Amino acid sequence: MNLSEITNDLNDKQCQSVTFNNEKNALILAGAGSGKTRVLTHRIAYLITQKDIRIDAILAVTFTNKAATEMRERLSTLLRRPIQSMWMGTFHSLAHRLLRTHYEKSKLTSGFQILDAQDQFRIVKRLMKENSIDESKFPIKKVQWFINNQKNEDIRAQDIDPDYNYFIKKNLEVFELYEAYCQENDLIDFAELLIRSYELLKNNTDLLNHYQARFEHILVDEFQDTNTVQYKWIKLLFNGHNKIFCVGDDDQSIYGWRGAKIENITKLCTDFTPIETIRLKQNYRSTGNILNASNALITHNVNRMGKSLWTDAGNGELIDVYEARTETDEANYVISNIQKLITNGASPSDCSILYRFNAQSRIFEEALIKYNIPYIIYGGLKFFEYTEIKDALSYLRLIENSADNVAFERVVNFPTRGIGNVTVKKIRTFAQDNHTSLFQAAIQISSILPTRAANALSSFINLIKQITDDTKHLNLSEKVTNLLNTSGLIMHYSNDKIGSKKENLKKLITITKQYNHEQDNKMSEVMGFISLTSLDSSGNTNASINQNVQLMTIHSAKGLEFPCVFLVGMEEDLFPSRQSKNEPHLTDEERRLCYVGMTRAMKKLSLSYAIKRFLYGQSLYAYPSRFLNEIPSKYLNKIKAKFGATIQNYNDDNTFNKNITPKSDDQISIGALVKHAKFGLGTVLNFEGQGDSTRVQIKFKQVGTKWLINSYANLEFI
DNA sequence: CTCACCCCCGTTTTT
DNA sequence: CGGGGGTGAG
Repeated sequence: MNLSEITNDLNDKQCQSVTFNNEKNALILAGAGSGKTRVLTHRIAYLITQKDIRIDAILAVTFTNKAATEMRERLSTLLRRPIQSMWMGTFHSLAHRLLRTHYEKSKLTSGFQILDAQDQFRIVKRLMKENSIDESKFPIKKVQWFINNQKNEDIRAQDIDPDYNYFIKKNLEVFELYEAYCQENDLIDFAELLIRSYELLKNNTDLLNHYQARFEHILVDEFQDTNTVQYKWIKLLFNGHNKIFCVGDDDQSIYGWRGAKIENITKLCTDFTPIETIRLKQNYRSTGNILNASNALITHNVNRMGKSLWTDAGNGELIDVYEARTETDEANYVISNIQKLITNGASPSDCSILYRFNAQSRIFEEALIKYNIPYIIYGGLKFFEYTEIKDALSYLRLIENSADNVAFERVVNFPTRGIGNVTVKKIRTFAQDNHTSLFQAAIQISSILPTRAANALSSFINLIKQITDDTKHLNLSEKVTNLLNTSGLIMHYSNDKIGSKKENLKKLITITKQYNHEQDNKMSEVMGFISLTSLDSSGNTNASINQNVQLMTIHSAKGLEFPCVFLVGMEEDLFPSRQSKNEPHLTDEERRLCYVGMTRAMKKLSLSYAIKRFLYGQSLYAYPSRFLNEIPSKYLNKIKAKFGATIQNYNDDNTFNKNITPKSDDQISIGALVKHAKFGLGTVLNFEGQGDSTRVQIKFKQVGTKWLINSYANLEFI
């Protein structure tokens, strides 16, 4: 492969980054839409084909599985060969790989399990209960947060001073209990994956030397999102001979609340010398107005590394800013505009609605249903986090490893089989006293239980033994199929009214069929699959967006782009959120979030806010977001809902915006009052077409909103 | 053990 | 407002 194939369609700066001098480290400050993934993949291709770097000598780190998969695919296409063996993945999956390979040196057994946030929560909760720590004074979520935060900062329980204050003392108490429990049960949570693999390298010089020598090139994506341990991990692997190539954008750091350290990106410049910084400032995504408005907004932040994006794409349309009366008005505005875009030929999937937090989606969902526009809402639970899926996986885990106590706890009485809390407590105590697993304890304790409990318990034990024996020689998907039936899970979920749970279990079987196990990683097929479900909980086989309007939080929109973006809820106390507004560094992060949201848009951007919003069971008045004032008016097209100057006069039935859709016919006009023989009185919301085929959308007082053909409807215009 | 009711609380969540 | 979890009766 020759150089031109790699640099062909790159601009000067991208090309400079890709073919960067092999003898230095690099920090690529890549603005939104400047082609950062492309630079990263082409850089790797360049190293392999032009510098004869072996695939094994490259370590590439991303933050999401999606990004890793995408990069792997792109690179494989570019090189025209598979790159399976390459160390390319998320921090967590790479850390996991290290721990699996060197589990003895990490004080683990080969069967250690990954604990997800839910499992972690359950354990913390139980430990607090058992040790009478008052949940009302120390909410479980907060304690869990405390523990993870410490670990993300590379702080172990023994590093904390118990006498610092009462709060620390109590949190530390749980922290220690939790750590002991995890060590005892071979459990690793997400933060532990990172800190433990970091300690593994730190405490084993020979290992460290090996990996330092092996990884001649280390490439990191989204560097602004690294936390303290991740930074230290990278720094540890750097020995001065190998080269670091980092891509990031300080303006898009939106995970500070989770431990990400935006300053890592500046620390990089002093810790990894010699280093050169290259700025990618040409944006290939958005129109001039969108980009300039975003640039103007972000200049209100302090301590930026500084970079102003430009485009040669022309100004495009102005950004609409809509002042709605209420959240309903806002939703109607947004959805009617989407309707209009679709009528003009856009696909629903070209449109996205972005909001600050998930609860805001509902009102838009209702409006989309009303307009009969297909949509998809991202967020909430991931596939492998559904209860029914976790139940099934717990059976799988228990069958693979009878010592898996977390799995045992979950399914011992599910589906219910008469094993109550009392019995489970006895099993726990027995297991603890005899240093054995819950499953072994259950076997041994049977004889000293009341008959009913003993019978119930032995039927469970037999069930597990039976599935284990029956499926011993079966492959993964056959195992899962068998266990779903034998355990009674399928039966149990057959009663599910909506039926989606049973569907999900079937989908699980499909996913297990598609799972292709890599032999090289020392795990059994089942173990490999279980690890995958923890590390990539999306369960996406081939997530197709189809023809749906996309609704999601701004956080989950990072890295995506859409022709049309509706950024909603632009109100003080909502965005920026109430808890951020008085803390400058938090407000800055909110502003970056707003910047991320705006720069998702390619052609059309609409910002909106409601003067009055119904939230948490009460109506509140709000001011427009400060961010709106930080965007110069010249980029904006300000629109207000008319119909009377005061809110009291406002009639929800007339929500529709005369001023926004200024079309009218001789006869029909938006907002007009009509009467229908059957449906009664209503208001015209919208209409399309001409003459006899004109379709009119009417919101009727009694029967809701309908589209009617004007020539058949016999409407009486009042 | 299970169901029903009541009370509480309410950002963002790549792993 | 509404979902989740905790509690107490059957």
